Amino acid sequence: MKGFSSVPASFFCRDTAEVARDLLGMWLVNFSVEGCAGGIIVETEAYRGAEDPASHAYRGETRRNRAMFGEPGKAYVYFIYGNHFCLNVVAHPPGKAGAVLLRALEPRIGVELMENRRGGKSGKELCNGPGKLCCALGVDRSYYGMPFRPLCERKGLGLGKSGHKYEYEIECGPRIGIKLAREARLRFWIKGNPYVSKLGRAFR
DNA sequence: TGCCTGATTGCCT
DNA sequence: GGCAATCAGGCAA
Repeated sequence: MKGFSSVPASFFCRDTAEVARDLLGMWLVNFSVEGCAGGIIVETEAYRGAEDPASHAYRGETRRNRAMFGEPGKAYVYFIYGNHFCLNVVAHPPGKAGAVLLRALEPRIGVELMENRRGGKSGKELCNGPGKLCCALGVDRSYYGMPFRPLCERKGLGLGKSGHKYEYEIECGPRIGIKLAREARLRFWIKGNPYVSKLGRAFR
């Protein structure tokens, strides 16, 4: 992929909230055997470790959340509500734990493939929610621990910045569905972007 | 071992 | 706006 710059490993070795904010506007593409599908990240949430009671990592390391304690820049995928997967990017300073939940994407590549995976849904309904995003991209448990690679490798999960100028404003607010630590404004989204999840826009 | 809850979605009214 | 689907993790017994 021309015109895209890769992300250095150090990008993910910072405070989780900073990474969550900086991931907005970046491209996420899944290069699978079915084809490539992806778009621009428009909504994220940050989850820290021992200091964040809303985080999976709060109670210490388990088999499920092991990735959150591991090497930054890899995928943390979990299954929830019996039907859905959520895709996270592991990101935290050295010696800590944390991950950024990818909540919504503006579809740009492989739209037809994503529509098929989403059972005929299209447009905003494709990726405006963490479960929908995983479904559209074809991400499941087998992606657990997979590294995010430069887009130019065209393999697995690709992440990078577009050289194309993309103007946007960032807004933040409390995380969705979280009762604990609501005062922490750890959800970030691109202001006015129609692909942000509905719940996302409801709060301010 | 069993019960309860949840970082969700989609269908039904 | 309400609620069922459906299962892994956490916690009590």
